[in-house]
Amino acid sequence: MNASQVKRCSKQTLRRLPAYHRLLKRMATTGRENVSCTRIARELHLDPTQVRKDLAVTGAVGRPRVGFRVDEALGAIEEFLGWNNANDAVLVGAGALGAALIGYPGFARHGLRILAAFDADSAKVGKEIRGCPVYGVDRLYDLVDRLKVRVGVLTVPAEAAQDVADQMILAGIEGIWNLTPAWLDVPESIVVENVELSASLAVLSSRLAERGRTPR
Amino acid sequence: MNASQVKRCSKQTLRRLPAYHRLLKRMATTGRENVSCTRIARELHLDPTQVRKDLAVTGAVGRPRVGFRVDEALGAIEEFLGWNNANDAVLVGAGALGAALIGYPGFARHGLRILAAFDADSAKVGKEIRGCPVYGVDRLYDLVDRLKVRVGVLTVPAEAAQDVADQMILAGIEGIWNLTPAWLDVPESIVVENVELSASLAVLSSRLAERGRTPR
DNA sequence: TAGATTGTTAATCGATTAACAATC
DNA sequence: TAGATTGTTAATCGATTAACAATC
Repeated sequence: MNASQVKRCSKQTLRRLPAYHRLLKRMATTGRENVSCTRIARELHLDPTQVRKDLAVTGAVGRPRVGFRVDEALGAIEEFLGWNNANDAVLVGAGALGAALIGYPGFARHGLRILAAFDADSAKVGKEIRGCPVYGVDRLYDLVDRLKVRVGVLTVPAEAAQDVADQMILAGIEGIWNLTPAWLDVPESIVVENVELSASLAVLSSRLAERGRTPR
Repeated sequence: MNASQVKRCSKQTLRRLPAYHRLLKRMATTGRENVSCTRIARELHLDPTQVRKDLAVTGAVGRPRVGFRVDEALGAIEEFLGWNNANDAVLVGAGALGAALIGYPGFARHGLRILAAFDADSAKVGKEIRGCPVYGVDRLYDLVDRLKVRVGVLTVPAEAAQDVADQMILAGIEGIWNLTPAWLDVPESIVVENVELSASLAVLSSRLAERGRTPR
């Protein structure tokens, strides 16, 4: 299975794969060589058939009675998720959230290499955030175009989100990881993935309210 | 409609409601008084019937031919999402991501008031992050119990996540907003909402790979 | 009035779960 | 061998979308 044979798979499957990877990684460190879907499902409170189908999309194959080789499954997931050949990215909005993302080493291992940051605040321009240079937003087009960057991380204030997204697209960005609460209007060819922290928070609040005020 | 009459509704609906709110808020500032689901759907690229059903769960009622009153719909969404009576919360893990969340004023308006932060790093303890005091993790039980805090925000390194979650639950936390990549093992009565940044990133990478390397 | 829009019931679609033969 | 597990096909479930009568 190589990167050009990417199968269409559901967003839900895509969301579970990193969890399998994390679990398998932990199992690998304990020296475990094989693992069944039954076992993975039990650990993560999922349905075994679902795990089996999810792993199937990555191209991993298991053996009856034995299960999957842990290292093979890990490799298949990494390959499928593109963790072996990271996308170069730029980040616009070097505020607190942007800085936190720049500093997170996990992304480099998970398919995202942030080459440069951009900010409208001239006080930040010219500085570095953990080794990552900060440029003025006016340099965005030039750098994205020159470095052939495909991914843009959007961590600006919500009001500026659409405008910056437009500039990213103009410069040649093909995928936007949108961490602002704004819903972006983009051409169909552009891939947008919204993180929506406030939506996630809404789910938590509602589930808590539903649960009610139980005695403690 | 009051907070005790919380209808069961799908996670997907819950995730769309903040987007409606944001759009309606923008419309309200332009002086618009009424809006149809058709219009909302067009703006957000959704199905009109879906918007209608989503709004229905909040208790908002519209009028044929006219649509919904913008202010009424806004109020209904806020009430339904519990944005009018914020949950008190504590945050554990005052690193870069934790600090970014503490500093984000939007959460206070969206049902989450972070009262205190906790960190294992003694260099941070005793300081303040944008007006929010940082305590040692050993003070967690005491403060959560005394202040009757229901929500815990988890922004510690993945390795510490399960341990800190256990401590939160012991102290009386009922809902955990988990921003670590770890999957938490918690009693059934505890509500966990996972943000899963790396899963979101996986979706973006995969969609890009699928899309292929198109000429630019 | 005519027609846009609501609220609701029915049809479709896709994801999850169950069932089961093949296999090591 | 016996039986746990795979891979796959069928059934179920829930969410989305379509259809349509009611209404202002």
